[in-house]
Amino acid sequence: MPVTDVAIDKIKDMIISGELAPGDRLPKEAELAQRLGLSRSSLREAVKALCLIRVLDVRQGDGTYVTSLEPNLLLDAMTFVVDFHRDDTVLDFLAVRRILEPAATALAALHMSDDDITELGTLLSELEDSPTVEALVANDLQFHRKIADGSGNPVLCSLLDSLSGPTARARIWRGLTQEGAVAKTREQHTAIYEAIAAREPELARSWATVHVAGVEQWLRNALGTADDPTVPDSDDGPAAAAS
Amino acid sequence: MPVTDVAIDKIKDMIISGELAPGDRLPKEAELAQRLGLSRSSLREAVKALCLIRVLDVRQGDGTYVTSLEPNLLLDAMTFVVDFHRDDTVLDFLAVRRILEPAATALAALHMSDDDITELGTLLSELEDSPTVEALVANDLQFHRKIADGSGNPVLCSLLDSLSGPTARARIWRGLTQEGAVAKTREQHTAIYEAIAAREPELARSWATVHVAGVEQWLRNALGTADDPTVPDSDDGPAAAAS
DNA sequence: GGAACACGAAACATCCGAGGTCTGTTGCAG
DNA sequence: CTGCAACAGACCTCGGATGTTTCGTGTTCC
Repeated sequence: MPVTDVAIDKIKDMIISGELAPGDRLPKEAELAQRLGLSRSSLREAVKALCLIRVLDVRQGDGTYVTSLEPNLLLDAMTFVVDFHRDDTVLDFLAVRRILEPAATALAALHMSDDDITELGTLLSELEDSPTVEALVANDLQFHRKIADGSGNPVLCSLLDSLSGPTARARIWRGLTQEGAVAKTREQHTAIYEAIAAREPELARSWATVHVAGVEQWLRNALGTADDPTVPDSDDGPAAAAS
Repeated sequence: MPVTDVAIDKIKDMIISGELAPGDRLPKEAELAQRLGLSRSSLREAVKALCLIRVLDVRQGDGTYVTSLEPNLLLDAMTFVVDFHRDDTVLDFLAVRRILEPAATALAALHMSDDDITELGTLLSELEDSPTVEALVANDLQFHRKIADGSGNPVLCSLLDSLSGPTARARIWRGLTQEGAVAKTREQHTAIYEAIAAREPELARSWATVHVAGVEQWLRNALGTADDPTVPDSDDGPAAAAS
């Protein structure tokens, strides 16, 4: 096994064993390299890899630190991974989301604070009457994020966040091609919000299921009938359009 | 932004755009480095990082290749991430698993082939009457893996695989401390198997829920009552003990 | 006395070039 | 045709030199 991989494992072990706690600073490059018995170049490769998955955080001129290691940070790295699956396996990701989203919505109906529910309602009303597709999708992402956050389970929240990325493109495409999708999305969001506000977990769960299943069903048909199942490129997404 | 991070994005884009297809070989280090406008050292850091999340695969003496990029490979990298959450957030991971596992089991009851169901039964009968805790957990992992695989959704399967890792330790601890856990696990596995064999998705789902919820409930109590909620160290795990 | 500024040490960022090791291939001998 | 050995290509590792950024300190000015 390459020395770099050994170093990755060693550092990983140092963290898991508690020798390095979240927020701790690592020894300087030269020192750590000597201690692990490899060159600085190789050590830097290991550090860079652990950096990509948000385990370490290097600050030039300061030092290298262990991140907070909170679930949202680490699972956030999964977004990077999910990015590689845009077209072919979108349906599989969506199917998983269809399992998690209703469960999260039901949990939110139980655990969300009254203040957060109020904010959720504000989010809905902030959307103008005839929004652009991009604005709608951006609002949609925020809406579902707040619900996932309200589930009280950070792991579930981060996971849903990661899964939402790839489906966002699908939604944009849908909004552009399917008549009435905007209005329907709006109705369903309102229904979900009202179910949560009424503290009705089962009703909330059902609406969430309907909501996600709608996207899934539409996408399944679109991919099944289209000759080219590739989602059209629109690299400057919602953020750019909204500004 | 550091040049290494830029390189990571560039390579990522090359793959997403289709310029580099799964299985393709990258240009040699020196060539790619010049093309991306950085030194070989920095490029190697980028490659190493992409290697950790299973996007690239370097073979000494041969070259650097793009992996198959299949969901199981990429999500497998999440296991690495999950490893950092052994103690404090196990319950959150388990809660997510409690959502996914029943759904996967129900899907398996619908989609699993007859042959696979037969193999599932064989797996159960292979376990001796009074297995060691380690053997039981190993068998348990295989059992659930086969069911997840039978759901027909590779993303779901890989996700469950990643989530099972951290709970395995909890199960071992449980097996060691809770009387009757071994027999109960066995009964529940048999029930799940029979429900799948009978093609009863709802029954299978319920049994799976009961199964996971049992572990969750026990762990919740254990963590709640114990002064020190840390799972005891037993670094030489099932694999070492089984050999 | 307090705040803004300037300086210097510390640490990471980047690059370069040399030697080592492994792998796949090629060519020769049996 | 098969098996072995030598070769070339590609990655692995190292160590040092130089540039950049940040933080802490001491000084100066208000």
